[in-house]
Amino acid sequence: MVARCARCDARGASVCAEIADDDLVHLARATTQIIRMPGQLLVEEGAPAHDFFTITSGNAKLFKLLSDGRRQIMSFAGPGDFIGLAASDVHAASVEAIDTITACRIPRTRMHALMTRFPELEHRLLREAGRELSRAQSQILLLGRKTARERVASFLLSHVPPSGHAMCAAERFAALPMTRADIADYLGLTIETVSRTLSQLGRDQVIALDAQHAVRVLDFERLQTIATPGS
Amino acid sequence: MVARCARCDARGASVCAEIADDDLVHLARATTQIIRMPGQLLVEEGAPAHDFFTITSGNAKLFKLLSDGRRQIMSFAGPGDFIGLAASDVHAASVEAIDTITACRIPRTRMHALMTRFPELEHRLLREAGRELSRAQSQILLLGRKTARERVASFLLSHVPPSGHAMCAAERFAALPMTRADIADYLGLTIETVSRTLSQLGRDQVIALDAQHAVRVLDFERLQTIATPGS
DNA sequence: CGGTTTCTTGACCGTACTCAAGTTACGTGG
DNA sequence: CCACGTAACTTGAGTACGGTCAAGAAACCG
Repeated sequence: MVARCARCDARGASVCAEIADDDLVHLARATTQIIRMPGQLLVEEGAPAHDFFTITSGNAKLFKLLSDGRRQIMSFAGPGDFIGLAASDVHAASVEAIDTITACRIPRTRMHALMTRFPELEHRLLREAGRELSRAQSQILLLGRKTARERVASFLLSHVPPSGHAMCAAERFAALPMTRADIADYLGLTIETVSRTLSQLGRDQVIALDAQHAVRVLDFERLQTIATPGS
Repeated sequence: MVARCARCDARGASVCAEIADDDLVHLARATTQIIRMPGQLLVEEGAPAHDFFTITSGNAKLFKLLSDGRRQIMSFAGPGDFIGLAASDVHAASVEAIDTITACRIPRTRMHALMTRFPELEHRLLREAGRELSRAQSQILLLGRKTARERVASFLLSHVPPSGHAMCAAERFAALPMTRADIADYLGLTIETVSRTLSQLGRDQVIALDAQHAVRVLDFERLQTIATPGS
């Protein structure tokens, strides 16, 4: 059973990294593995927050709905991401599988026990929460004050993998596994505006639209200037 | 010195409530009191996050700026509110005094030590972070997907103190200590739109504008319907 | 009481949304 | 491997919601 955690690909990138190899048995005993197919829910907004989750493979989206169908995506989550911090007693957002995902479920009570036993785990969770909060505030700035063009540019930048050599800035790629609808619902725009804005950035030679889900950044600095106007 | 924490008005509402009376000396030793006049900064966005703060009196606003002057207010903070969670190594937002505020500063390292000694404190902080995150996600939904009218209604609702008797719903008051400019920057709107929307809600008999900073809710249920359309 | 700041209201404008048509990509079965 | 059907994306035309600019009223303060 320990082996499950020991050879988990996501462990290094996840909060589980705080548990030493020798203690993995405690982690493995507290968790159960679950699978969700594309479109299935992992968590439903408003449901009692009994469990935390760690995504071990695949990608998911966190979102909230208004009852007339308007949707706002809070964030995208991938391997190693911890889910369930945004809750007091009920989950603040729904979580839906984009592709097939595997995740580890851990009851809050078990997590609490683990944190008592391994204080480093709780420290890590607190740091994680701080980073999440910081990210959320950037998104609040984006949604409240940025134009469509600035939003799309910001989004592209956040999806360009950090390059080892900052100097060879010329060509970078951004993989966009999600659909235009997901991007729109993440940026508080419509599908049409996202599409138009990407096309415009293409015409301006800032990016190249190699394929629907693959963008090549031609002018990284200009993209930064567009994303964060002025500075 | 202990007395400072012992008779702190904000203690009951703050994370400090997790420290038992007998242990207050450890808390008092780690903290220093500071004062900020209206308009002064308590925290500057991007500055190294050396300290946490707890507001003991007065009100403050957390915000981020774009370099061309556009401002987005993240939240308002009052007595008992904990400041500094939204940071990894640097503060994610600036904090500015609205009226005169007093606050307790506690270095991160001292806080860390306290958490190790009083695990309940860390649990509380984690819960606090979860609630903050949940609030941030509601704001993301508001900014990304709600209309001006829905935003203003949501804002008013969140500023109506929870009534003891839910049934006597008829008349409730909302105090709005902040300016229209602050409301606008919080809701991702302009001053003019906030003003117009409040006037409109007044004409619709949903609220009554008693004074510039005092709103009386005439029709609570309708305000809820406007704030969360459909449901 | 005068000066300043805050707020309200009006007229006009522009960005992003809506509606609609057409195109491209993709999966399935023939 | 291609034909077909569906889903995803792009593009265009027209619209509307909220922003901008401007003037005037109300509140605040020394």
